Amino acid sequence: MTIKDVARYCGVSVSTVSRVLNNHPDVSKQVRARVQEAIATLHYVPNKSARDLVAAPMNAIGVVIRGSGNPFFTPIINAMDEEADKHDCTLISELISDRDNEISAAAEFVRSKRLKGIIFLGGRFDYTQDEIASIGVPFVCCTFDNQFGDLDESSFSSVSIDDAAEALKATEFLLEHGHRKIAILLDSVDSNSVGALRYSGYCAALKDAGVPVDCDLVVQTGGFSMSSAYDETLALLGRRPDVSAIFSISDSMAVAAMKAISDLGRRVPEDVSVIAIDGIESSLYTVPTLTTLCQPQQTFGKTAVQVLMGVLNDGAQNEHLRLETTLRVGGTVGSR
Amino acid sequence: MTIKDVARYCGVSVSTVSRVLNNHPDVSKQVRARVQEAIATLHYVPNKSARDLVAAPMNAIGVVIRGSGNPFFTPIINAMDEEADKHDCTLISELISDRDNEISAAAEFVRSKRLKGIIFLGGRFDYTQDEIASIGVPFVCCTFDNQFGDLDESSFSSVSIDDAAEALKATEFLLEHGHRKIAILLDSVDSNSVGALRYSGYCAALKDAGVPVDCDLVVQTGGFSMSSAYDETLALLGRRPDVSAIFSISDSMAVAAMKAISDLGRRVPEDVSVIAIDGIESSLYTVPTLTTLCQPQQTFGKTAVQVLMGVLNDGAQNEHLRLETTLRVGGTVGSR
DNA sequence: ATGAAAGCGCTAACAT
DNA sequence: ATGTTAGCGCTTTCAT
Repeated sequence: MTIKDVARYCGVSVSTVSRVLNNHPDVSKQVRARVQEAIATLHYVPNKSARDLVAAPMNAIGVVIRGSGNPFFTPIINAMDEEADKHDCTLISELISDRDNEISAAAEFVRSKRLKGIIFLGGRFDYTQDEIASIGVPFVCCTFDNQFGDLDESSFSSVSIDDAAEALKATEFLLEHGHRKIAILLDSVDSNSVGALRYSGYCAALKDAGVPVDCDLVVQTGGFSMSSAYDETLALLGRRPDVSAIFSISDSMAVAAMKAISDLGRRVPEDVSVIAIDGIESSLYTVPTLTTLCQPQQTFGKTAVQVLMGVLNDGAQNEHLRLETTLRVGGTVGSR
Repeated sequence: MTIKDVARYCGVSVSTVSRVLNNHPDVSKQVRARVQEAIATLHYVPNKSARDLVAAPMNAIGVVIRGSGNPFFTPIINAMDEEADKHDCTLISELISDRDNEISAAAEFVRSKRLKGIIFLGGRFDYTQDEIASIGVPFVCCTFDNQFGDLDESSFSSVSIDDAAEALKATEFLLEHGHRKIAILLDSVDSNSVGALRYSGYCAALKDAGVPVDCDLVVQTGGFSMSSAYDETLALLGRRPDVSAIFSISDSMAVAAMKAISDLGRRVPEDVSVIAIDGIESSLYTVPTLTTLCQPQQTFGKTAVQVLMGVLNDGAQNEHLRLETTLRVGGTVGSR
């Protein structure tokens, strides 16, 4: 069932069918009606790939998302959608799995949809100048930057927080509340990723306070799953009952940690305090409410699009924006 | 930058380039190397739309997902991926937004990717025979069925739970624990959707127990958001302090309800009991653990693919499978 | 207002 | 082993 079949069916040319398909004006009322009826009865649906190939050079940008289920991304994506609309621009999203390479995914995406630009949501921090060359359009890293790669600053944009500085803030908050035995819950200290950055902030805060880093309190879960965060917190509290506070690099891991603390018969924050970074929706509903440094999720989405549109339409330079978090004081940090 | 450019660049024909692109054997070592080098230096990336158009008639099925951020879907999608692999079949996923029509999205999707079949994850319960005609390939509704539409049973498959029966079970569980003032937290009673189905099970259970349905205890939030569930629970407990238990039609709404209960200075389960249906990961980490009827998420994904493959490859009939939930006894239901 | 024809980028016969 | 050619389904000049 192609456009040809429809054309043949009602005895017109394919161009006529194409015209009614695309709402072009110069088609007689009768013919238009006839074609539309044919389309309906034949259940004809145009082939998007064929359309994309010919490509009305639309105004479209894409977002490549790694980790569909990540609740942290949801508000960001919504904000992107909204902002793209304001710029009369279509935002097309492409989901990739953990094993996919976001660079090649983006390159393919750009070609097949003729995208003007790309936003990455959840990507590596260590791209090389060589590998990004395949992308071919301006791009912006959203919620991360290229701290471990060799990318030229002027060759791309980013919108993110200063992970080390924010982790330092979080740790300082605990220190200010009198905590000294502060554990950190993270994926890995040498992941070339957010874990490493936030770990450095944690270390810096301790150092500033004259507290030595205790390896035993550095809990590496090997990922961001709640189950491993739970297990590792259980283990931590087992071997080190003296821990008085935990800094988790993500909200969801903090939620799992809180459960582990509770399951051991300890209380948050009376026995163990918890602080994190993220500000995902569900961390509002823990009891007590999670104290966390909220990342500006909507602003991330909005700004990422704005920066991209600036480069695309106004010939602006690439830029690297660092947004700040907002401390949300919940009830998970107590004083010592 | 197209395949032609690459061909011209290294003085070969496009077919030769195409051959190395697709790893065809009959290309000399030297030429292959030369082409690969050209591809690398030119940063050439094939156009997926063009490829899809010519279509190696691959073995691919698609899943149309409404609600990217839905944590309930994550394990289901992973299971689908795995199962598709086992059948030497590629699963391609397509995200759609709330305002999109999943039927037309699927129809387009099928055409452009030449899909053999489709799975719907999160769709309407009231399709008409006419509108599904455009899909053109076998499809299966995953986690829902067509209870409010007029679809012929033999024209599609479904894998779901019996929503009314499960809601009845949940409500009965509360009744068995001595509760009589049982509120229900749902999106809407007449949504032509899961809310309506589970509401009917709730009513049936009350009726069986001789407990009249109290309209005041039917809390309609107009959606599935945590924030409205929180607000409405606050309102409920304000106007009806005698409520002793809440049946929430989803885990995430239950989590929000628990927070509302706690914020009012009441305790779960001593003052108010909570039960739900879903079994999402995060409901394992509430304190106390949410008591809920866990839907068989992995089995949903796996079975949906199996059913589709059966229809596709083995000429099996369409079927409508009803899976059962598993009661997970957490700590949110107490006795009266 | 309508049709004919070229071509988007690619793959796959079919030559050679 | 490599090149030539005919489409895939569609949009879009350019005629008429």
